[in-house]
Amino acid sequence: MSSGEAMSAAVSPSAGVRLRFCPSPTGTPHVGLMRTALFNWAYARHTGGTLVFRIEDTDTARDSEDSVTALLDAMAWLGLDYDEGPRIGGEYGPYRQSERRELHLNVARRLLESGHAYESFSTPEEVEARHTVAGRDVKLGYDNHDRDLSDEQKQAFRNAGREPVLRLRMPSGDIGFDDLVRGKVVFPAGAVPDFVIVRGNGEPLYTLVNPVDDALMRITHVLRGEDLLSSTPRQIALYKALVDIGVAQGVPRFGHLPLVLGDGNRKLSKRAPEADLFLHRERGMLPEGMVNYLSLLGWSIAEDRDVFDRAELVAAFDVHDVNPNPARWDAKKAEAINGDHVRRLPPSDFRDRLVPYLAAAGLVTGEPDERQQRVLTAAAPLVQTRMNLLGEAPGMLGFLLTADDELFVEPDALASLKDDAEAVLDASGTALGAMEGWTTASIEAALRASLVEGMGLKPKLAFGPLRVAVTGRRVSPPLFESMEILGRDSTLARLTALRGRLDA
RNA sequence: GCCCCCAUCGUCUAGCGGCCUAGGACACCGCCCUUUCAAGGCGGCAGCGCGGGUUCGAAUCCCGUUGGGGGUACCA
Repeated sequence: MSSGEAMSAAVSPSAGVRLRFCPSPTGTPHVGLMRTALFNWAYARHTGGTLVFRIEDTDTARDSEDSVTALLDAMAWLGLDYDEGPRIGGEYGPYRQSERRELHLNVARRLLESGHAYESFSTPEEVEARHTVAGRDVKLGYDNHDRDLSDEQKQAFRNAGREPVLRLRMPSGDIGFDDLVRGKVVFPAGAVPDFVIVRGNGEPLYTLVNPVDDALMRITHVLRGEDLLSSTPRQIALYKALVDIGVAQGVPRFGHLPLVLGDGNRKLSKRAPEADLFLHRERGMLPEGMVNYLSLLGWSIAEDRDVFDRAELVAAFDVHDVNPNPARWDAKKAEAINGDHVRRLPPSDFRDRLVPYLAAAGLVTGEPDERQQRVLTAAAPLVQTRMNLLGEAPGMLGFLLTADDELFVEPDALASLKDDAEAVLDASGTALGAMEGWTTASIEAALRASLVEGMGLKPKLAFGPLRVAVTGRRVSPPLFESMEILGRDSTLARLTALRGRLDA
């Protein structure tokens, strides 16, 4: 898809970019998370750079192996391949954070030895008490009190049984950077206190480990959610320390992607159903549709177009074009975009993709038999313009994959029948039983002759009862085509069955 | 409280000083097509939060304001 020569025009300015996607494996993949993955992937592919996939599995309480599998599944489904990471390895492994502990501990030690980090013994209560005494707001956070503790003071704390945390010494000046999507961002000096990088029990924290791994993996561009924007000054400070001790070669560029909002202007909650990527898959979102819609959250490909494929995304995507304002998840639009992709599928491809959804509903076997295959091939084109979500297939095609005597006639379909239904059914049965051949065109001709011309009915009224008899519904795929697929015997049997119900 | 980010139709967005009586898409409403429903075609409704500047000229630049959001942990 992205052959070298096709991409080369866009590559040259930023060749050598290394991006990363580094989720922690907690729970089921969130659409916001996957949007972040998508943008990292798209930018990597656009620039001809490298996408590193790293699993941040250091929170043993919340992490699970199932979640790792789910993440891999999600990326594969969306078609987001990575160049370095778990399972495929790479030059800067291991790519599971839990296996990098020694590296982290080693960096922490060097940070302490070089003076960039220091041991801090203050408890939150003590910090608060000092704020109160000084008449400061207690919400100010850590007051950098332990920066210059003497060896004697530290020893005294240790003797009292205290375990120090390690804090990074924040530089004194303002910290600013040029955000890839927001431009210049400056945090005033003193806005960020010295933060903890290693716990009292010796466990390194995310605040240390994430930038250290980025540095070690030579990441050049960090594209992540806006929720991490305010942690950037801390990371930059840490990075500078890492450069100083020779762990990092430079500070990466940062780009903060707009948040994905749910209802009520809040970040789309992990528990919201529409946040669950796999739920969308179960409902019948196509990966093509999901990729397309996800990329529309904060980005656009052109002034007058919003349906495109993966290759077009890669060719056009640039972080600099990402819009900084938050985007709201719009289920209707997602489905509409998906519908466009449904319509774009080659008929046979569309038909094949229907199978899992029909199988889940018990309408076909996982490997459809010959008859089912025949029905699907004939029926798929009838419904391709009628669905946005593949999950609508069972409802639309069920009547074609159900035995005549098991056809469920919906109550409202039954209720829609008028007094002339019996006469229509009788006349249709006669006409269809007597006609030559069995094609959509001949069925239509026979029925029109009998009902429209013969009985003087309006087409709309004439075919209603037949639709109910054959499909069990008021709304269905085109009637004559459906009858052809079903065959004469089934069609007549269904007409007779409904006639029988009306008698009773 | 403090710090940071954001601000164009209901929603997603285009717009990066004159091409804007602001364009597209979703949703919604009509009409056409039509065996139902879709798809498709045509049309409609609807927006630059407010106040100051800068400029010959501002949706576009600056300041303020208001409103939203995020962060402020020995979570990630």
